[in-house]
Amino acid sequence: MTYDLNKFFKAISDPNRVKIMELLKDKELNVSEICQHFDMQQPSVSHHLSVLKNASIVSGTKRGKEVYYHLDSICIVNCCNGFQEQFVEVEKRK
Amino acid sequence: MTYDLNKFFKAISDPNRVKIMELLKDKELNVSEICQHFDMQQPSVSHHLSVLKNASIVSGTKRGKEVYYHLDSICIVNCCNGFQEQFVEVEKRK
DNA sequence: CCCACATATAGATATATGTCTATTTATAAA
DNA sequence: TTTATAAATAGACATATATCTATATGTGGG
Repeated sequence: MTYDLNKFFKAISDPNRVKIMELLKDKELNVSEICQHFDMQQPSVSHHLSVLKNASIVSGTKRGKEVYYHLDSICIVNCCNGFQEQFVEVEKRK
Repeated sequence: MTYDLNKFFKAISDPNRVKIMELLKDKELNVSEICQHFDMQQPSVSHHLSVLKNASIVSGTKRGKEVYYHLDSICIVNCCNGFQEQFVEVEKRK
């Protein structure tokens, strides 16, 4: 799999999206559960989820009426490391 | 030093700014030299430089009439690693 | 089937961002 | 000290993005 770094960084440039990522850190959550942690309306949360999904940062699985989202940590690691490597030799990355 | 991750990611979310970073990878360049690699006008380049500078990604040194910019690779490493660490245990980061 | 609920989509609107031109500021050279 | 050059700043404008409300779509239970 190859990632679009620009999409990735645009996606994580929004604090609300980073907060969603934090919520999904160790557990799957459905949209309603995510909504409970925000003041935004549900469509706004869905919008952010679609941006994250489009950047391959999360993926959603439908189970019954709910869609459960989970974090793709491989994507995070690959994008962050891949970006660094463009600029910094591996030595310096400790 | 502590970095503002949101500022950092907003800064690197623009392809022109990433291109500036690539240009500065192994050498300092002044604003005019950077401009030569773009179709943008000089004030636009200055704007991007100020965004990068504000995120601590580059810094500028005035020498005579010119301002030479260079890349701060420590910032890049710290921000990329710091972000990952919020979501992924070090093990998985290989 | 119909209803209620979960989520996504559409469209409107405000704010943020990137680019431009014009101008200012700083410095070196004549 | 005037002039030319480098870079930054100001302000205008177009595009992108985040949010909202309203509505559509999908799914399970009566």
